[in-house]
Amino acid sequence: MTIPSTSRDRAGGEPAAYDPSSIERKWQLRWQEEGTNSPDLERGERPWYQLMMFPYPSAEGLHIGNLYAFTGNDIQGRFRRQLGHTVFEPIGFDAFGIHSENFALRIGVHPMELIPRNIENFRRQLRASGLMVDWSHELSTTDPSYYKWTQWLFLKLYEQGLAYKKGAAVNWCPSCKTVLANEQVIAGACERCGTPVEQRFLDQWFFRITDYAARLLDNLDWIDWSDSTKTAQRNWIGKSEGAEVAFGIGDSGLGMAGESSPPQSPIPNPGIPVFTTRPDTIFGATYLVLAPEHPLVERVTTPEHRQAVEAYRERTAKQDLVSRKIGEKEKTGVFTGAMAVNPATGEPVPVWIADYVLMEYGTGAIMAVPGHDTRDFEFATAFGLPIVRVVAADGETADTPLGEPYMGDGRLVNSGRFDGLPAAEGKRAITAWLAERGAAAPRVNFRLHDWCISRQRYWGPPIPIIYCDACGPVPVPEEDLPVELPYLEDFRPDDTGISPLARKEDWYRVPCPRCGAMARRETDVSDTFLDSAWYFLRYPSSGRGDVPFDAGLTKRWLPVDWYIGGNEHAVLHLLYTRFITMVLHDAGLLPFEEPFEKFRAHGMIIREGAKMSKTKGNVVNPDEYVAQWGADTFRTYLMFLGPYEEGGDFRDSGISGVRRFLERLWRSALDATNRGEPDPGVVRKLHQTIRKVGEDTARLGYNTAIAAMMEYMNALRAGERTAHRAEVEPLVQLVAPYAPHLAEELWERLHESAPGARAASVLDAGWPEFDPALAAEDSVELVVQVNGKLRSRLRLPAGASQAEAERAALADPQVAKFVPGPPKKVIFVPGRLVNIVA
RNA sequence: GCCGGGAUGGCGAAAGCGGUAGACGCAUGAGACUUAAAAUCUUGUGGGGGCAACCCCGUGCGGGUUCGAGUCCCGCUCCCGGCACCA
Repeated sequence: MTIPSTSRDRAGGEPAAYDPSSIERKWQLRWQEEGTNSPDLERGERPWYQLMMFPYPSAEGLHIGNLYAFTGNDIQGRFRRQLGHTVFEPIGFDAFGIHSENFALRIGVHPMELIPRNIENFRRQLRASGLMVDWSHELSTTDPSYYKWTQWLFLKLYEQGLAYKKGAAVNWCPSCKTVLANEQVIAGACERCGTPVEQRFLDQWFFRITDYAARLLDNLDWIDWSDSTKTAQRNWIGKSEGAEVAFGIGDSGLGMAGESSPPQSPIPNPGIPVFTTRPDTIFGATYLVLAPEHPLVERVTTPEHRQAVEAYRERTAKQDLVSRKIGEKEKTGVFTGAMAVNPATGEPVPVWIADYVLMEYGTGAIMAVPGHDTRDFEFATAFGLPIVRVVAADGETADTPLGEPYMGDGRLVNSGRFDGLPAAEGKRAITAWLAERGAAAPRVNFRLHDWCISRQRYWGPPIPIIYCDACGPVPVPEEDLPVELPYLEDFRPDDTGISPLARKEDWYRVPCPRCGAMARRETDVSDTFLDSAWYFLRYPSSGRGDVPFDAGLTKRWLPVDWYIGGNEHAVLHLLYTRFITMVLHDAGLLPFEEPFEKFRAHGMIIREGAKMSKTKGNVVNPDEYVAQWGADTFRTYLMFLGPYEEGGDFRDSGISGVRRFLERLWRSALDATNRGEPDPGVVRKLHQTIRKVGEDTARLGYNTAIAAMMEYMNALRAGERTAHRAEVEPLVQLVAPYAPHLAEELWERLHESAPGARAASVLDAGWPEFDPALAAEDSVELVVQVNGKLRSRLRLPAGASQAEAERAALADPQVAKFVPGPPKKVIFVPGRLVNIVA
């Protein structure tokens, strides 16, 4: 094996061969020894916080997808550093959660042993890949010194009235006797045993993220995220504008059920309030549907229908949450016997219950307009309910039959005094008309639900609440944090459906912090998404025991300059993180309310056209590739596969090309001469390359940046010439973000003037200066078209005028033979083309 | 069903605003070096026709706008990702 650095035969013989393994080991060690990647967070100039989504440390080790994400992020960090920023690129481990817990259960190793082992393996792999990570700020969410502050965060939300407890449904497998996450329910059955899943009601903690729905939506207008991510968030928040409309309860004998209706209704006497986005269609509302669990159902149901209603409610309650929400199934429901009054028509309409109406959305009740809504149409058809047309498209009349629901635009019909109005206008007019009569109010609704953070599991931070018979729920005093997760030999969820922590009496029995009487800890733990909703705040201040995040460091380093991560987190993680940041901002703890000013999602790596999976056996193990090709080659190859934001197709056959490129660079740099002058043509290409690589790297166009460097390499070597040092040195700087070890080694060798003296890291060598004058071409190739068809090419001086270009074009016999007479018209695009319309 | 993103050579891909389609790389043909092979270097390679210079066709499909369309507009097909009865 070649020894790096000193092996160059200074007598002028063959330079040392490129040996990535020794070079990479050398530089990884050097970076560690010299703290190259640990910036001075207190004093560093022009701070740049380059953040990547931290990994879950799985037992399988670093996944190629992780490495793809981190490499792209690292390149950006290194690039910004070369541009003169002090770059902070931290990493940590998102090690709590059901994923780790299930894995630990499967292999029978306790997560408290498993996780540190996995983390150790991840560290090794991450170091080997040459990331510019500041290891001095590493964190793990499972560390009590971290989750102490996760619990503190819960208390802050609790103080602000943003954490509350309510009964909510969970998926329950009656055979395994355990709570299941939604993703463990496959087609309505338990993924492990196939038993149909039921729903159970448990008391759970929620965060009021819905209070922030409007702000979470509005801020999307100005933060610098890709449109697709913003759209995903907008859809998730799901703003709908419409009206809440009161349907009076008529013939049921219960009168207007004022006291039993939802208390927040904006309408004084709401009867049965419904939410609709189409108040314009109210004249076609021929029946109402309540969610089966709607509180009004009991009051409204008539005695003769009670039995059927009860049976239906029981049946839906048994259904699991997942399959109830999956559409495309037969509509079911029963009549309650009650009649309500349509406030627009004054007609009585029957009140039904059906599971296609969801209690969590709107008022849990709808007015059904079967003529203009697919689901209502299906239901009305199944149960023989009347279908009335109230919107007519051009060419249709009030009597045109409806073979299917019509959702398009049109004019109102069968709508009394509103007949003839365009539907959009009718929406405003009818809402105003109903509002005047106290039967409606404009209302905005969001799809977003409050965030359920309770998990009836073991592997998470215990929720810091103590229940006291006398005082009720009491928050754990801040000075008692962390509430440490105890070691539980058996942490398997059991048939009680409550957390395994409820089996450890000596842990959960504690005195009430308020009155001192014997009380009981909350035994649920919190959602992993809470751990990851604030980790970026902790990084700069990691190690501080007295505060979650230091005010000065936070002001200096946050918000994050650029966040890069996977699209799978485009919705939940990013939304929760934004929410938590807003809450802390409102509490006066943060000077900003958006955590990530710039976010981009990287694409996915597939292999030979197919998704990687263990069952297919086509998973790429990064270790093998790094060992065989070197980290620099592997990194550069990953980025060369395709556009970073779109992902790419990993093929073993493609790596060699990247390796060849690095080998050529190695040889050209070590052979470069100081004698003579650099070639002006090469220098021009160099400056064009400097511009392209800089621009492309800045916008994550890594694949084309690499292609541009390869192109320059080809120009550099054309005609087997020996490159001038001034031609090669800037290329070493350009390649440094991509192949950092190679760049360091070459930089050092190129600057080995004084024996023994160490050259500064290439990271601190800056980014080559782009000179437009040197990049300018003095002649251009003009394309000549006749009627838009390419006929010839001309080489003309760069500033050639239209007249000159036209004359030259017509003089060209290749062109002339397609132009019979004088041209009708000539289009000239300076520097690009002449098009003659003959 | 809805929302996003795609479809370009044998393959991965590239083409700021509509202006040379296929940069860069893989694979592959030929050649140089070599006793030979590997490595390296040179060179060809979208399809069809022609001895040639050249000509015709070509960016999923069908229309359109334009001097000019991979790019814009209308209507489809298929693939990938996400959401899923949200009134």
